[in-house]
Amino acid sequence: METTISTKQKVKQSAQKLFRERGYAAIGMRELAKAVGIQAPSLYNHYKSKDDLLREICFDMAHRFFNAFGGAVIKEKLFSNKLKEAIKAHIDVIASNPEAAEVFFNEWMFLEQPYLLEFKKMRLEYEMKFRNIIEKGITNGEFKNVNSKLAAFVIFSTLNATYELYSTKEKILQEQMDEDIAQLLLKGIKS
Amino acid sequence: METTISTKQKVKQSAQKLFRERGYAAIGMRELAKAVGIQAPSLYNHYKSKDDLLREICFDMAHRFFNAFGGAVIKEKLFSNKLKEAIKAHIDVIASNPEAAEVFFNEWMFLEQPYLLEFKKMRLEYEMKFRNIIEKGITNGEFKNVNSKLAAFVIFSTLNATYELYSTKEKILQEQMDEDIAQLLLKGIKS
DNA sequence: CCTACCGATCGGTAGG
DNA sequence: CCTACCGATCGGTAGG
Repeated sequence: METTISTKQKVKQSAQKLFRERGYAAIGMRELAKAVGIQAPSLYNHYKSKDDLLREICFDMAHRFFNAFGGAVIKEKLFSNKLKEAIKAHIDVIASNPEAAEVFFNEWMFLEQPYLLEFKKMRLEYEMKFRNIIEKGITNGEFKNVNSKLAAFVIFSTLNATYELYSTKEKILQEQMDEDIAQLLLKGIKS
Repeated sequence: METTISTKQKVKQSAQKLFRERGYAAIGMRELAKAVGIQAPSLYNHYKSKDDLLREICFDMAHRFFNAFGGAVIKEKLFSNKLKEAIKAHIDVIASNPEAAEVFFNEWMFLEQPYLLEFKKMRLEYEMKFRNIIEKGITNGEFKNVNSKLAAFVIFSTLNATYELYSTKEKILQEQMDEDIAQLLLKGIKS
């Protein structure tokens, strides 16, 4: 039993690493099996298919994002603070799972139906939570009268690329980074 | 002669479309050939290999970005204006070639050596041009004393995702968009 | 530009 | 968890 669970986890971790490095389509089940240390057919004792593996990685991450958002937003009253905390929470989820995050962002299109549709629905729902905060913040004057869709786009584009920052030589401190990115997005770079 | 050239262009355009939609690794030469309207082996009259095709798409785009940057920056004196114009020029290159741009951003890792190394070198060089403007703008007081690497990261993350905006139902006007994104990055959303 | 074809590899199954 | 194996498809070449 313990062995089974642990091998399954190893399969998932190896898949995250390989899918991230070279892409879902470019990784074969034989290569994945080799990384785990078993034969290819044995992988099917843990996952029904290659797609099944991808699905677990992607939906796991989706749930992490939703949970982190819920916890972050509830603590604040001002919309600008809600947005700031939601930004930090989002970055933290990525920082804690950089490999899975990269798969989530770059390989989701290989999901098969009906999961592809469900995935897109969840992403839109999550995006709308952010837009909602922005719009309420505009209404009560905390934010400028910006295009909320475009503002959400700028925020997500930035946040969803943060996994890149963990592989760089010029190391950036995590705590500082959260705050700096939030400040850049909220206040820009101009004096 | 005309036929030869036109078929080659058609191969490139079809490749851009298919690589963008489903990824370089997931597209076979037979599927590409079918989209062009020829047999798979005939593709090799135009490109030496699948990788050769990807290389042309990626390096074409690289040159477009460099050229656009040079033209934009030279027109301005203030660093904040240089940055703003460079941002707009970058967005315009993507807007004019959304399919090739998406391949450029998402499929470059399938380039083979030595081209992969050359590609990375060019990207870093381009990124440094932006950082340079930011740092000079900080020195002369046009910008806040931000982390220039992080500021460049926020800018590029946003710009390099703009191809997403052209497939959305909620249509955003191109001219307005350039300016709005530049403003959001320069001044943020906070009142 | 085509037909015919190569060896290699693909995701997955049968059966134990 | 394994060995043995399936039909399908891969990028690419030979030769015309």
